[in-house]
Amino acid sequence: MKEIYALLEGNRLSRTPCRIEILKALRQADSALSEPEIREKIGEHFDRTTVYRSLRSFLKLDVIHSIALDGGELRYALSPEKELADSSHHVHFFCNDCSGVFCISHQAFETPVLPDGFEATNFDLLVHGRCKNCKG
Amino acid sequence: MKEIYALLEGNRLSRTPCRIEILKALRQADSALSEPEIREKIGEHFDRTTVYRSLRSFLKLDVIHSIALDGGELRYALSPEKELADSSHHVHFFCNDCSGVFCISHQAFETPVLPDGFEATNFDLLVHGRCKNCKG
DNA sequence: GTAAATTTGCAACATGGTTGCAAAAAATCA
DNA sequence: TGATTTTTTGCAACCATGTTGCAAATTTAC
Repeated sequence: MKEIYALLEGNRLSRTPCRIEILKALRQADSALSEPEIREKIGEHFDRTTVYRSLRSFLKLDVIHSIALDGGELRYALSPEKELADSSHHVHFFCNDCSGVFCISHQAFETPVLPDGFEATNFDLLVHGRCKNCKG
Repeated sequence: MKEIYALLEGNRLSRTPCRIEILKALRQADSALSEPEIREKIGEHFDRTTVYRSLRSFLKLDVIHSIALDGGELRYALSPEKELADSSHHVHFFCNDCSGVFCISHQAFETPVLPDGFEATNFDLLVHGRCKNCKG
């Protein structure tokens, strides 16, 4: 609870029930959540609009980040602590069995060679496969 | 034109005006197109629904592929010829200036090491930066 | 050229996300 | 603490992308 207040305070966001609940939900989840999943977890008594607005604020301040899946579906997850991760290389894992999305932010990878003239700033890698839980 | 007929025939898809126009549009484009962009290029006289259904058929048969951008927006592009590309490693480039999306399918890259228990099947890399045309 | 199979257009719907605005709740400050 | 300012909320309405059901039109196969 303390950490969540700190997150909000550190980003100069007022401490509202909806925001607190969203951050709690994302922290408890072991995988990235869609907006409907978030709303389900925090109870239905918050308006869709409010949730989206909260997410947008979080995204802008990089408190959370979103992952776009193949069909365009978005999942949201807490951003890794700024010091721990390389901000230009993001790795996410999508499990074909359970559809879970896991952040593998601490894993660097070799950057590919690009054709002449292309200038890269950052790299988002989405790995598909089977996760720990589903492999059996 | 011959190639487009061959593409359709090779995938046992009937030769309809809408499908032909979509494939022509995608072949002419130097970057991946959104559905609205496609519809704009092929003229407005095709129904939205029809375009989406054509795209779905193409996707299922891997005639085209889609790329999900950060916000969840989808772009569509012709798939590289099956022989030329490594089907488990896809690289796309998103230009922060012009918002163009370019397929860099021929560029392999080092696959990252994953945490214990994760089993990868394929890798989709989205590189952000500035493209050839926008770099000045 | 005709019959069967496929595709089209339309209308209606679903989902994810945004906007405007008045009411409510936080933060600020005395 | 209470009054004031600022921010956030809920609601209704809206937008965009994509899908479904069904009858009419087009392709294909014979």
